[in-house]
Formats: sequence, C-alpha cells, structure tokens
Amino acid sequence: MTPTAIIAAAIRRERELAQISLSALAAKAGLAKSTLSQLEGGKGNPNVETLWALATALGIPFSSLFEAASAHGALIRAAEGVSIASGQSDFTAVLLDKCPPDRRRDLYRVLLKPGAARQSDPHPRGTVEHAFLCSGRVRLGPLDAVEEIRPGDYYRYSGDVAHTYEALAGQALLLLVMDSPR
Amino acid sequence: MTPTAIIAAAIRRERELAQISLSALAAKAGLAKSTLSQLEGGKGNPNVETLWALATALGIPFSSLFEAASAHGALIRAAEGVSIASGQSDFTAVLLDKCPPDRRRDLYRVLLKPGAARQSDPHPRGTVEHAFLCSGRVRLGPLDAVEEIRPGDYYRYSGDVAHTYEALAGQALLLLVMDSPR
DNA sequence: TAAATTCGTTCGTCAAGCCGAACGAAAGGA
DNA sequence: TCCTTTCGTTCGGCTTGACGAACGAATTTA
Repeated sequence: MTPTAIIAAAIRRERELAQISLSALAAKAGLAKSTLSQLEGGKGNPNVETLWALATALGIPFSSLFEAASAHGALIRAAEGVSIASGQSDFTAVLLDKCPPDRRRDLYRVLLKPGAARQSDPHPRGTVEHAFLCSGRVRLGPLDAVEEIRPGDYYRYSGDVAHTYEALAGQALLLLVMDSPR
Repeated sequence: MTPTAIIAAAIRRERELAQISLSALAAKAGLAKSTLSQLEGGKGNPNVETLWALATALGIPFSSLFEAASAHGALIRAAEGVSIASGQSDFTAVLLDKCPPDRRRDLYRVLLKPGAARQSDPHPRGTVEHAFLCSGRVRLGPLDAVEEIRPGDYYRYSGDVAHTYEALAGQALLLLVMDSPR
C-alpha cells in the first residue's frame, strides 16, 4: 500500500464519517477545493501543513490520517490459535494480538454476576476491547456481533459502538484490555 | 507545538536512537542531505513521500514520526483490588494497570503443562510482563520474586531479568501481556 | 421552466520543496 | 604535517504541489 493511497483513503473515510462535503471540508481547513479533490483521488503528495490542517478540521488526531482501515474484531476459541514454537512441550503460547505502535492498553479485571445484561455506551472513537475469559460463561460484544465465550476464549471487538456484557450461568471472571488510540 | 517542530524532533530522536549519521540516513532513504538537514532544523514542510522514505529507512512505523516524545511489579489477588463504581452491582471492574504512554503491549495466551519449570531468558531492557491466571496453579516471576498465583490473580513483574514459569498441579492457562518500551 | 445553489473536477499560474554541488569543520591515517 | 574521509550546512536550479478560477452536473428554489 503506497502512502498516498493510504492517506487518500483515510481522508475520504474520515470525511464521510463526519458527514461533510468536500467543499465544506476544504473551506474549514483553509485549503483549496482542488487540492482536497486531488488528494482524495490519490493524485497528491501532500505536505505536513496541508495534512495538519485537514486533521484539525476533521477533529481527529494527526496520526489517524496514516492508518489503513481500522482493525476489526476477532474471536479465538480456547482450542484455536497458532502456537509459537518454544522448544518445550509444556509451554504453549498463542499470540492473540500484536500491539500497534500508537495505542495504549489499560488492563481491567471484570467480575460479572448473573442478571440483566450490562449495557455500555460507546467509548471514544477508535477504542477496541479485548476480553479473555477466566471462568464462567459470558455473552458480550457490539450489539450486532454478540458472541458467547467460554473460559480460555479470546474475543476482540470494537468498543466505540454500544456493546453489552452478560454472565450466563453463575458469575464470570474475565480480563478486559481497554485498547485506545493515543 | 507546530507539526514541523514535532516532525523535526521525531526525526532527530529516531535517527540518534538508530545511531546513524544524517548523511547515512539521507543516503539510505534516497534523499538529499540538504533536505534532511532542513527537516531536522525545523525549516521544512515535508511531503508524504519524503516522510515515508524516512520512516522506511529508519525501520519505524510511519506514525512514529508524528509522536511528540518503567513499571514496578505488583501482585493483585483475585479478591483484592479497588473496584470501579459502575452503578450496577453485577459488574465489577478492577483497574489492574494503567498503560503508560510510551509502551506497546502484545497479548499472549499461555498453556502451561506440569513438569519442570520453564526458564525464560531476559527480554529487552524495560520489558514488563503481566500475567492473569485463568485456570490451574502457577509459580512464576523473576528468580528473586517467584510467586504462586491462583485463578483470577494478577501478577506484574520485570521481564528483563531471568524469570520462570511452572504449572503446579495439572495444566494451567493464563493470559500474558508482554509490555515493552517503544 | 428557469434561476440559483452546491457539488466535485480540471486547468494555468506561482510559490515552495527537493535536489545536486560546493562549502567549512572535525576526525582519522599515512 | 598533510591528505583523506566524513560530518552537517548553505546556495542556485528545477520540479511539483497548492491556489484560484472556470467548468459541467445535480439538486433546490421561485
């Protein structure tokens, strides 16, 4: 993927997410429409000032302009995943997720008691949650991608949309990694 | 902080971290020395191709060029930790560790079978490991601070010294967060 | 129907970034 | 001591990106 293509896609993606026209964004950023048009067309090679103006006008962190489409969720069952060779048969490690360079990760231990599902409002844009279930059974995830997980399962999903947590049978214990852009 | 100043500082920082001269970096990136000199002097307004070439030559992710500029051990038993108010009694979250701004965290699922203790050589300086036990019983930690943990326990320790893992009774499953400086 | 607005693209001009060459300074080798 | 190499900076040129204006198309208003 060439850098100009990444940026072209990022600008268009962020602009459409912000529901704003090309002309309006150009005006807001203090750029010429023509400049923005060429950038989104992948025909440009913009300099830093131009990009900075765009990021500011879009209200997003500067580095967001260099990210390819955001990572999606993943569900890795306890028995799944590619093991890393260790030379010792009594030690098996599976890389569940590699940390991108521009994110911070806070670790939470969550105790979930049976009852009504807990609803969580969207976290800031770009937030991703990683759930690793220790005990119990849990249904969780974005409302349109709720999954039931069991001990040892790992589930990663977008945290910037409404999502839910629910212990199914008895209480459940899980490690939650709150993964957010810097 | 202006974008050009951020980039100027980032380039110089990354270049000095890589122990490479300005001339050498320029050659490796296929840029003119003069260009690089002006950029590091904060007198530039580089375009994307130039920055991409630099990031590639430095072997760093593109977005690192836009970033303006270690942890102790801790053992938090399953029953311990300060809960975060949630309004719902069936959801209890404990913040185990807050992510510092300059670190990356990779997530591993580790299956540990009973047998001899696994010895791990020191990881790069500054590495910290976070272990969250899902099932079984495990003794682990730096050689001078080995702890026995049980399901739900969280143990954080230095990973840049020799350390050990050992399943005590039957096999054990744990989530390991490998926490390293950028 | 016709005028007016807004949309995104294309074209010519001008400023600015990148380049190559030349420069002085500093360090190492003969 | 002199020569060579490498360092980072400064100076004309040439290329190129940003700008403003004009354009056709689509939608809205009178």
